[in-house]
Amino acid sequence: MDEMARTPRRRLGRLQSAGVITEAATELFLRNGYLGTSMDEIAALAGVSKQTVYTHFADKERLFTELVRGNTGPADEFVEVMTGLLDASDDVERDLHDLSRRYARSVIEPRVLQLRRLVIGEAGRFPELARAYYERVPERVIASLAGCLGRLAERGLLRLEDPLLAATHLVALILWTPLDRGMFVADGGVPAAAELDRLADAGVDVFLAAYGRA
Amino acid sequence: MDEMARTPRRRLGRLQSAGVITEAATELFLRNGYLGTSMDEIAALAGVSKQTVYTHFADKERLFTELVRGNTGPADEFVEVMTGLLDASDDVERDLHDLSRRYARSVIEPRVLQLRRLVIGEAGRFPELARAYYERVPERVIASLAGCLGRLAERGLLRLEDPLLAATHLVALILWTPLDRGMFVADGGVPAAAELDRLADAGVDVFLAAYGRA
Amino acid sequence: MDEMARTPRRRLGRLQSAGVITEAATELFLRNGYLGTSMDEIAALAGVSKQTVYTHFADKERLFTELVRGNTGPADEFVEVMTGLLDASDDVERDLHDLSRRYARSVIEPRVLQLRRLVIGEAGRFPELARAYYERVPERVIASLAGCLGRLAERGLLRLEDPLLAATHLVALILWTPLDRGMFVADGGVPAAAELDRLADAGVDVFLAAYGRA
Amino acid sequence: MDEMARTPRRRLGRLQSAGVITEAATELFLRNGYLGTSMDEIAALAGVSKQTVYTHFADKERLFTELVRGNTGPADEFVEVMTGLLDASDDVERDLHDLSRRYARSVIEPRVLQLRRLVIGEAGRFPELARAYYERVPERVIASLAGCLGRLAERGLLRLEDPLLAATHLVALILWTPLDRGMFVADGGVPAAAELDRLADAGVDVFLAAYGRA
DNA sequence: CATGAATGAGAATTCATTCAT
DNA sequence: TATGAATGAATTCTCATTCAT
Repeated sequence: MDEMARTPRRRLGRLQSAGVITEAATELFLRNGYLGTSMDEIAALAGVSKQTVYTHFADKERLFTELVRGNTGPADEFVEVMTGLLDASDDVERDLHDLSRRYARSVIEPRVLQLRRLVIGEAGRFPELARAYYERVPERVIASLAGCLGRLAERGLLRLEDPLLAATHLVALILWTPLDRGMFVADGGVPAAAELDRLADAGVDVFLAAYGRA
Repeated sequence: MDEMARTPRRRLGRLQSAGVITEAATELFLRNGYLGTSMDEIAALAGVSKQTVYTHFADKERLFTELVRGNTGPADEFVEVMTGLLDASDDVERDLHDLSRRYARSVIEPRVLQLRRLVIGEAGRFPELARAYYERVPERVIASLAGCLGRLAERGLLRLEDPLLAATHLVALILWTPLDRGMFVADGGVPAAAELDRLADAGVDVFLAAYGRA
Repeated sequence: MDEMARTPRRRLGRLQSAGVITEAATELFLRNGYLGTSMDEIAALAGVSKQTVYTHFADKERLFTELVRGNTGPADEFVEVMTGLLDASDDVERDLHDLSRRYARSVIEPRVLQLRRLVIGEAGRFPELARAYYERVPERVIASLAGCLGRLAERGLLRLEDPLLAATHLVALILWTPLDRGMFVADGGVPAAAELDRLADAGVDVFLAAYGRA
Repeated sequence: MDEMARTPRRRLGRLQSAGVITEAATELFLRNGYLGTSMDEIAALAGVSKQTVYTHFADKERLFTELVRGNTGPADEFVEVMTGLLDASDDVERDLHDLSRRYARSVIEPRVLQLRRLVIGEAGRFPELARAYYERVPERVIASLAGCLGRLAERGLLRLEDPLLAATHLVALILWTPLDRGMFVADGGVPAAAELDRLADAGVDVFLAAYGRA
């Protein structure tokens, strides 16, 4: 970081600035929040002048919201993985365990947790942004999962009436502990992978007890 | 007009000032966050001079942390209610449903959600405070619930090996939906009581499917 | 939309740019003053890049002064009209009334008033420009008028010793009210033509009472 | 000015700050205009911190308008002098000459001219302020003068039908030259007193030729 | 000639905090 | 204890101008 800030402010290729600024701003917003981050700091970390920041982003709000909106990629990826895995499944128990472990791991990524904390913390200041994030990330994953579960039920591999409710339950059972800790214990470091797996497995077991074929 | 504005709250008793300041600061911090709230605003809303605020609270950080730490009351109350109810229970199914509905309601209280958002949002700036809140509120409720569930299991009313895990699952199943929405959709208004009950009931049903006696 | 916005004025001939910029700058300077107008705004309103503005005008000061100096045309025109009318006059009373009405009308033109306000307001920052404007517009009109009045006196149609003083008096009597209002009441709209005529006539009457032949 | 600025920033008596700030702001606004004056400069010249300026004046606009509105004193004084002189007059010619000379002198005061230039220059940005100034200063003097002239006419000492028009004519005849020059030639220095008297006298002569008893 | 991206200095305003009464 | 006035540092954002293409 110091290195970047120290980079002598020489002209970058014209289109590179936007990328550098985005990176710097993302890092700082995630670490210090919206109000805790100044445009000066962003410019300094990006190694550009303040005005260059304003050339690319009309104002701080715009920079912030564009940034948050541009960071929902991981959810998209996970939805694809999930759909591919479950829709082709012929061993639900095995694949739900597999998926759950992956899901837990992807959600406790520091960046993901930081972003979640950031959006929640700024929900009062940016209500629409928070709502958009909610719809585009957690709600969307659950909706997709509900689709998968519904199709599994149609194939007789699960027993459930309300797929959305079932999906919510599965997510809740898997994520509650690491996510709740991740929200409050910022510097907690990543929980051990083994512990994470154990929690995911236990969650899936409960889910199957309620929704499994048997 | 100036006179009128000055009339109320002129020279409060020494101890009353603290209360007025606390109220004002709580409201503003909950609404606008730590950095989004200025000592000027707090003093103005409290109707005292800025220096009076500093007389009672050494600085802004201290004011903030004292305030957050002093707002964990509802959790204490709920723990008592829960223990009273479950430890004396002879109809686990009925009482878990009852308790769950109450729990869901108590957690979606606007003030509780705002405080949670606030602490999460400031977890980077006040890591110890966030950890303290986490331990004193959600973790503590789950620990107490685990105790209750363990005792019920000893009485043969539930079937479980890891009470803490079971307690976590119950809480997750009950709260996930309203809490997640409550974090992101700040101005969403309170969900309908009926919907909340339905979700709590469904959660308990899943819990019982996994941990119930039968 | 972007395309459409870009379509017009793409690559103007070299000489056309200068005109577009001049128009834009004039409008903005007149409306918002020297410091209140930014080179960005000028470029934007002209539909050219900022650098193109700098290609045509070395800097903001130069642009401003060239612009003001280029806007003294109406005075030139009026001097011609005046000379033509008075030097050929054989009915001084009639022609002075006629001339005065025209003069009043030409001076209360919004653009003329705006320019006058602009130059006066920037007289501190651009003293030479203000002095040049003064000499080239009001002083010059009065000097020309003095010449006309002097020739009328030589022909025995007026009675006066100091033509410059007399010219000043005539102008003062005609213009004082609309010009003073015009300076301060920027958005006052144009006064009714009838009222303007009445004032001009009254001024000429006083002038003739003092300087008329009889 | 340098001396003032250099004064070590030590606490002044509490109520003195406002005065110092007002003085500094007046000087700078008069010299450099509204946009040409920064709050930093004002604070520096006043020898106080920038925030102290904001403690006394909510923002730059407020500071500016309060200042302009508080500078109409000279007009008030002159109205009194005028009324006292003319209402008690039994030698109109003598007293009008006397008054006119005084009037011309009071208006060509550098501060008065600077303020007039300032208000005119900012009429676009502060239309209400300019209108207020116009009504409170030039319009008011003319209205008062009209009253005086009307009373003189009632006493048979003048011959006029429209006192407001006559007052306007008198003012125009007296002030036109010095005021017009004063508007454009900022650094022109004060015209010689003798020249000023000559102009005032000549103006009164024309006025009397039109409105005198004879 | 015209452009888009970049710059450094400086604008108004607000902040947490302290001092004298 | 409570106050009003004061502070210095920091905030977001804008300006006139220049450089590389």
